[in-house]
Amino acid sequence: MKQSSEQARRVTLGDIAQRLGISTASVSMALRGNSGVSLATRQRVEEVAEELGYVYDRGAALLRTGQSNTVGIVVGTLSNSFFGELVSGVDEVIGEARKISFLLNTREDPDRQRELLTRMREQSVDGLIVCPAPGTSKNLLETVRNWGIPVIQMLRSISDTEGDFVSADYESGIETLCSHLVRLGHRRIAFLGGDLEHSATRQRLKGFRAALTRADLPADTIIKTANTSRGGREGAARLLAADDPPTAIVCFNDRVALGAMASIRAAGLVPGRDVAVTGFDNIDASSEAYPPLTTVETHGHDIGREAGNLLLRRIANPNMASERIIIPTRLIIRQSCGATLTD
Amino acid sequence: MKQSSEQARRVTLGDIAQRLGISTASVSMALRGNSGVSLATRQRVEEVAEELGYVYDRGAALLRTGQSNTVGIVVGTLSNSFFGELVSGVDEVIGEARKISFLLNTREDPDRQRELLTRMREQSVDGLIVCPAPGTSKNLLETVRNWGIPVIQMLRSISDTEGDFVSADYESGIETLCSHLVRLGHRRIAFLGGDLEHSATRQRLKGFRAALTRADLPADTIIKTANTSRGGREGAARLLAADDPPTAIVCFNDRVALGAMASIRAAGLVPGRDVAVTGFDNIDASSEAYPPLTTVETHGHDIGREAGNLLLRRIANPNMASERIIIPTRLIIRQSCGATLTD
DNA sequence: TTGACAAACTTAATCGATTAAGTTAAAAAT
DNA sequence: ATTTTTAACTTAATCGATTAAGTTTGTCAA
Repeated sequence: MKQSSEQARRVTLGDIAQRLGISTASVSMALRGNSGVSLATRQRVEEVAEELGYVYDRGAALLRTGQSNTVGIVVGTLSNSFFGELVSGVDEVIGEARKISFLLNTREDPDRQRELLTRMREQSVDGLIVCPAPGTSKNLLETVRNWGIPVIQMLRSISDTEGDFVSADYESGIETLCSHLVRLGHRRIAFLGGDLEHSATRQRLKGFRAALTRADLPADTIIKTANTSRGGREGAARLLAADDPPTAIVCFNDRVALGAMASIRAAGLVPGRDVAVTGFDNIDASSEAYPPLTTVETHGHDIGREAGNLLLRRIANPNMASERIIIPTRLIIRQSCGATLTD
Repeated sequence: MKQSSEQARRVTLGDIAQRLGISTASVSMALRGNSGVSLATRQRVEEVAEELGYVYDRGAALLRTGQSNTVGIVVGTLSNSFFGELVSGVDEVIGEARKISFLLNTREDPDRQRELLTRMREQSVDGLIVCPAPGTSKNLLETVRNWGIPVIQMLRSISDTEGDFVSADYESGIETLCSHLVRLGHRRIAFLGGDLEHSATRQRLKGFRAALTRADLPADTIIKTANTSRGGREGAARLLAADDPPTAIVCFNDRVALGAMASIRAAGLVPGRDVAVTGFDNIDASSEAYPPLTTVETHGHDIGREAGNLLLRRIANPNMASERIIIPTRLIIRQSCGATLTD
């Protein structure tokens, strides 16, 4: 483990081979644990490797084998803590497979996304997990697959039927949530957030409309704002200023909902008592909010793990049929949607 | 841009050269924009490259040049949204320099961290940004530097004096915050969180003690819990159960503070009125909390950018003197620390 | 008209690990 | 005693881009 401080040339398989008077082929096989070398030789190789401070050169191995043992994770936002959950889930299973991850931030820009995917191709990643930016062209993922790179879509899907896909069940999650609001007696229910046009938005709106239509309620109060707390704040203000404001606001996600609650308070009303608010994702902050936020749990960590596992399967077997894994959600009823509040 | 669907051999510089009847050297120079090729040749090379669907092979280039154009970002948690801020800041400047990032999660485990750093060495990254796990041995970063890999420490620092380092000014941030609490009349002030032993914890405790000592107050009520909302909840419960509970709780970060507020409410008290609570970092959720959380803004995105820029400078000039960049913080006074609350 | 010089190329070595296709020697089978 | 088989190696080609060190051609100055 001694580090020579000289800026010496890198130690290679050849150096070990020379020292032991054997061929580089034997050294390579020994270090990789391949059969074809005696135990004695293997041990001597390992000793000398340690002694000389040998470092495996993955660049060289990549050139020869074409296997980089890296994957790319392509997302649109990093600052939402939900993405942290996803990425840490992916990283867990990918790490167990001795691969490491590039993390790429599209900032929801399809042009940037295209550049980044090209870059991933140049890097010869073994596979990609992509949360496609809105406006991603229909055939982009097909193109990437033609490059020979397996792709898993996460959370958002370009086509409703094709390609590997892992997501939460947004549609039924929202539907269950809205039905709950209807049961509580709400008749004017608005949807807030979802300015980005992608499948995860469409799914939620579909669930929203389904539940309200079934209850013979109008499902046309939809305010499209950014999926941020600021978006929630501004959108809620607009809703409250209407002639006939809604009694319940279904928000795109928890961030939006927290913003909406702040806005309701600023208007002198009490969220949960005067206006019901719901979120989506169940990020940490939602249980700590006051009132605690009714929301739908989506298990970001599990989604990440599933996506990682699916990618590993797809890499191992490029020809298997495509899988679409929809992870069930769970309604979490807290006080932001109508429990009586004491203060 | 047509993709041939055959699983054809990869297109190389040699293919372009052959097609044009020139050498691979010329093609390489042409594509890299080097001098030594005529404009006419360059254009023809670009056309043919496009036509054949040439893809730059970074693995091959890496083997030859030793330049991978990648960096590693090593952190201990991904789920805290503050890390998302940091990473997105780093990614911005690293991306501008046409490099991409590996994201590595130590899970605060020094053994895992060592493995990951070895892996980074095998990948020949151009540099590393590390938020060292607690228990990182004194000489680990020195070892990495001996490998010839530039390292920037972010948020936490192994040595108080050596090595490149970018962080927020935790010490003075907490000190200013505590002085504010003293000015509001608080006399029993507790510290909550900070179970991990690293410099960012020490800095905060130092600021805490300095402010309280200056005011002739005891600075010995320190509850070490995990830096999570759960840690905050449990720690606050213990504090409130004491004979002589504190009137103000200074929390390690916003997550802890949000948990503490939930706990205070569960005890039938009102945070901000009955017990003051403060956070640190100013994550989104803290302004939306109720009552909004008094905290210290640490500009995670800027810290990330500074760290990225410092790394780029260090890579460009390995021998420059080490820099320690401490980014000022800003006290943000909201209602969780004693403004009168109406409900 | 000659030589100097630059521009536009080419040749060939190189980076370090992997692996298909041999080779050798010893053990096992007949 | 001869053949077959196996284990333990070695040889040498290969992956694809880069670049130092030439070579050729053409331009310009003296």
